[in-house]
Amino acid sequence: MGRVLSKRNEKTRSASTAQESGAGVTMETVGRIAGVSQVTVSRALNHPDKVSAETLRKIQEAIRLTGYVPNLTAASLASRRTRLIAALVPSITNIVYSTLIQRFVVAIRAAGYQVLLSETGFSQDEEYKLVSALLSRRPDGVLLTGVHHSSDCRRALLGAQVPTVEVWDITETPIDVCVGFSHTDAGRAVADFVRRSGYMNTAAVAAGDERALRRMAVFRDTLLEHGYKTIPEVRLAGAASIKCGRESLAQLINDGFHDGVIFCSSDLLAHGILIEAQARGLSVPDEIAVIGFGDQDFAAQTFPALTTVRVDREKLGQYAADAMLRRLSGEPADQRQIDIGFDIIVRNSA
Amino acid sequence: MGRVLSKRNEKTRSASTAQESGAGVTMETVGRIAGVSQVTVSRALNHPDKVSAETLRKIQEAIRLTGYVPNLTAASLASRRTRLIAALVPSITNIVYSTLIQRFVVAIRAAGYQVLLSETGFSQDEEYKLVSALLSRRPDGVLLTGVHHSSDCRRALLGAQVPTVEVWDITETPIDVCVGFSHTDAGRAVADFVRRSGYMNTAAVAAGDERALRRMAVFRDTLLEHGYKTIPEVRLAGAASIKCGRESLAQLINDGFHDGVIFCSSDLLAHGILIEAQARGLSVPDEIAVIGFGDQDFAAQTFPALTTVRVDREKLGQYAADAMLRRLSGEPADQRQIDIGFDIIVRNSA
DNA sequence: GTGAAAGCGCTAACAG
DNA sequence: CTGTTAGCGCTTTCAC
Repeated sequence: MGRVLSKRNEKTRSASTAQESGAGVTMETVGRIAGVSQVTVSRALNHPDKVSAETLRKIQEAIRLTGYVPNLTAASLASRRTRLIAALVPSITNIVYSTLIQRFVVAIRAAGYQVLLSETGFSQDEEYKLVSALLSRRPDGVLLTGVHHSSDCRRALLGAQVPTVEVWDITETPIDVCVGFSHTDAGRAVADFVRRSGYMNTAAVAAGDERALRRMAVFRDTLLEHGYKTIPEVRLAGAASIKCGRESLAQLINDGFHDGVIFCSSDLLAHGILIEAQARGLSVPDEIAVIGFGDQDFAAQTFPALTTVRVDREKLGQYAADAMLRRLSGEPADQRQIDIGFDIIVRNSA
Repeated sequence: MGRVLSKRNEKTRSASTAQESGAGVTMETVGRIAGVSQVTVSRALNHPDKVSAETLRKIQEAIRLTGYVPNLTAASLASRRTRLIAALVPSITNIVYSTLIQRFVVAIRAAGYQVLLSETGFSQDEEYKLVSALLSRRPDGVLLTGVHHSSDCRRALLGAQVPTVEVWDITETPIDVCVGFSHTDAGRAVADFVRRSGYMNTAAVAAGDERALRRMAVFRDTLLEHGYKTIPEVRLAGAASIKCGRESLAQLINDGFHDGVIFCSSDLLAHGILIEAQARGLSVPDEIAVIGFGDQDFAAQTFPALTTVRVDREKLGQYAADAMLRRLSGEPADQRQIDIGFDIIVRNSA
């Protein structure tokens, strides 16, 4: 088994002879110690079944001895697969997105991929910048939030020919595949619930993401169609919070709103309204009724418990991962639109 | 400017002639179109000041034309710098960690690095597995939560000789640098506050992370030293939540606790206790007083507003990023321990 | 089952 | 200012 070492090997040899610990150890080093070539080490790691048991043992021993850590950067370059999935969410501090991501990551990691997570801050501009930057890492797939992106962003993704999954919303024209639910349907469903429940006064509070505004618009239009009079709206810039919720109720009351139901774009906002109502000694749902959105963990725990719209975020994460994995394994995107629906959960706040 | 194309170039040429859009375009392609060599394209991108204005223009034009996207995988391999920072947090859905990360990421990105975020689920084992996997990506730096890690984990990090910053806690013996505050001091400070406020009955509720338990233990021991009798404790497995908080109060009351103050390991738990007290018609802070931990956004918004321990998570994230950047730029870790302290914020719940 | 050769796309000296 | 040369550490044929 005469081994011919190239100049490169020579260099590696002297370096590793000097210090054989962790950093600087390559497959070459491991191979030399195990008495095999570098390629065989690569095989032992990637296709252990194609290496004899004895060789495998020697290699594992050498790896242990040297503290060898594979270099995925080199592997990625050579194989043209990074095993990296880029994921973009509007905000990582918003639990609504992070639970989805959590589920997504678990499923994706199980398949041997790592997730490169970034937040767009609800900005399409920022989203595009991130996509550009991330594509430089040559991710094997991209996860996007929502179906509204800048045309530059769409073009970049299409040009990169990278499997792309859009979550949280559905559209007839996804970049690749989308998994979500219809925000239009959701707004209408809440309006119908409000009508059936016999509320005559209604108001809406929405934090400024596009999907929330769409729900609110449909909610309003549906009620107007059914003869409701003006429906006061509060639109919040930035992220939703309990504080915003409290302030919104204060504002609505100030504007003369009373004895009605308020549809919020998130449970957090609804919770804030509940707290403000409590602070003002208003009884819920008799004087002020509240409907949230999302059915977060705490929704069943507030007092009174929150009536809200449940979106199964875990399911969303899982389905998104499934869709991604399907695309990653080369399956064509036959089903380009996956609707996971939503449910109105009636508790005690409305 | 006679250009000699190697076999490799030949191949690239034919490929790109066939389809000049986005994927498959390399610096070689761009260079050929701009009439310069591949290296010059590299320079134009990395050191534009070392390239003539005219050449730069031609290259930019070629980049636009081809939709060239740099390949950072190749750049990383060649330069031995990935511009990737690995960050490990116990949970991404816990806002306490995500706000810190948010700040950290902003500062780190501004310096041209990307963050590879993973969650350990509060498990040292999982942490080690992640560190192993992540080191394969050759991150330029690693951010860890807490200062307690498995010895394997420590060894791997030390062996990889990668700048490491530990946040949320401090110790005399960090892997590299640590940024945080003393949980021991915090537990003692709350105990002192409770004594000074004249509460005679106290209890503690903690979710099961090691730091929370440490705070609770010191809180209890300090009070015992000062003649307090037994202090009921509730230890929760898993993540803290409003639900856990509600259940904890129910359990404490069930065990005979009344007319005293409860120290919680998180604001979420405290909020749950507030809600449960409300549901039971117990007045806060007269019948049940509550102290939280963290001073999250909603702490000032609960009713009554929560007395809690403020930890400046944004500062933590910023300082962690600063420390990381300092190490990244090769500065020695002269100050290995950075204490950002904490404050007790007295509101109305205790 | 194992090895040699040829890159992956880029950066890092070193010339000129 | 620009080009040549030599890798970075690994995977991928293709032989044997």
